[in-house]
Amino acid sequence: MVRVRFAPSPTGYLHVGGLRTAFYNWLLARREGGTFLLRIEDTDRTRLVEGAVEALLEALNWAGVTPDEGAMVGGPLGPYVQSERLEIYGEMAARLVESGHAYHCFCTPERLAEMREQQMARGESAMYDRHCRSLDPAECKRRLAAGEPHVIRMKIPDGRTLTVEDQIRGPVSFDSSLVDEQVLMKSDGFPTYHLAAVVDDHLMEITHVVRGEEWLSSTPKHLLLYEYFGWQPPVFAHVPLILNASGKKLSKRDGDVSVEAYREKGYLPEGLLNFLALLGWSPGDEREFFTPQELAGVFSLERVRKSGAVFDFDKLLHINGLHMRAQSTSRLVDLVMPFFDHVGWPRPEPEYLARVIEVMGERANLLTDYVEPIPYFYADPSEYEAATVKKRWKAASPELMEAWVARLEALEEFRHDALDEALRTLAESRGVGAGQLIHPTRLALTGVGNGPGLFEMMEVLGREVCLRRLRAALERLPRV
RNA sequence: GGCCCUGUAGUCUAGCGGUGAGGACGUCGGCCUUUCAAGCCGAAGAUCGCGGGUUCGAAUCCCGUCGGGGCUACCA
Repeated sequence: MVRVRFAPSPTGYLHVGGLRTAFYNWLLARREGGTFLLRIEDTDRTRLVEGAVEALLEALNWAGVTPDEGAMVGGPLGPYVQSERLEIYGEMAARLVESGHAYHCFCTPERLAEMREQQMARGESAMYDRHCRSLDPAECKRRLAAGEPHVIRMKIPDGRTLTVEDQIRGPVSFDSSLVDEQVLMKSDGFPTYHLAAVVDDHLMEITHVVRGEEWLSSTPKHLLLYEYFGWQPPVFAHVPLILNASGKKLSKRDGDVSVEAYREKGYLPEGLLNFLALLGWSPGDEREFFTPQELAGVFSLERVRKSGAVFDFDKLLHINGLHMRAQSTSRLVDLVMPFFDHVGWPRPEPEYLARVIEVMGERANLLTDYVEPIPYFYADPSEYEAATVKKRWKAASPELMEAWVARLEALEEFRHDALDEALRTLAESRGVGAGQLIHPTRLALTGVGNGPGLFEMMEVLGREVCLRRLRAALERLPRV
């Protein structure tokens, strides 16, 4: 039984890299019929952000990467929020002290800082000097009883080689004498990541730990902790980092990194997920379009790459467009509707929006492409693009448009095929190309020079709107 | 600095001793069309980081070297 987890710290939003990690875990659970669990790692109370857990879950739900068990959804091995598990960590830490694998440390931050400074000055790497490791037990007891601030540190044996059997990278070895004697319990009674994650992964019966590469170097500590507790460690897999354009770990400063930002820009969850999955993983053949369900069938850790991948916004947009074109009109209507609220435009009737979406055809890569870029479907144009006026509104245009208006008034059926025929007939009778009518009409109706097929668009707008806009343009556009 | 990971076109990648180094995004042409997209066709773009070796033959194996990244907290 596969049990995997996503264990973010609630810093306020879900990072796209976090979503990819969560997704890889989710895919593994789906593929194996296992369980995907969400655990909140909020052991740093200096970084608490109000509402962060809700935002995290909201983003996960939007993406469809929903936990089967965990924070907010519950389950048999909770609580799943670390700040609610303090007693457990306290007991576990005490256990390690008792068994001689950890010790109390009373060193002050000042002493630690000074020690580090000296080590650096000597060109050594900064590591705890084990000062309190050999403290007299009686003295330790006395200082504890006196309520002196302290932490609990783990002991690291000398001269051992600790090897992580990473599913993606193969065996990775570390020399134990280079591993620092990490703090396990902070002086405020909260555990550090290392203790909490190991304890929880064991207690929550996690079988595979799939996390970002930034954790690879602390894995030897985790391995040691499993050993001290006498527990079986899970399988580890460290996925490569997502990089910015300059090759560094993608962060806030590089633009949009929150899942919420992509949602607001009009990306589809399956588009984002498809793109993210391909960032570091490939199926081995040349397919690139996948729904989340399809990915669950083919994803494997063995095919995850080892090196970091640069986040390519252009490719994300392209893949999202692929998914846009795979959606039904009715689903698009539901998904697009909220975006009218975002820009403060009144919502159109669902039937009308459906027709707009159909007329737009393959022209949208984002949900928002059905809103902001095509205001003319929802309101008369307030101005006319200067370059297009210059290019398409010729000296003969007003007179041609007047004839066209007259023809439209008389047209029995305001349908695209009839409109098409009427326009071409008129053009022919005037001895001009159809473009002489088409382009000025588009300009008059939309204020811009491009867009969906003119006749289909006119049918959607309807006779009344078309005539009104044509007449307005005749008044507002130049007559030479 | 130390430890660890990593290195195929601008970007994402396939490759796993014998290929014209394949695909995708982007770029540039063409077709289609009333425009813009989409689609289709085509082009440019990679001394497979570099240097040695092993081999009849190396992107693929070995050694070295350089570059990039991560970690190095009472943060995760």
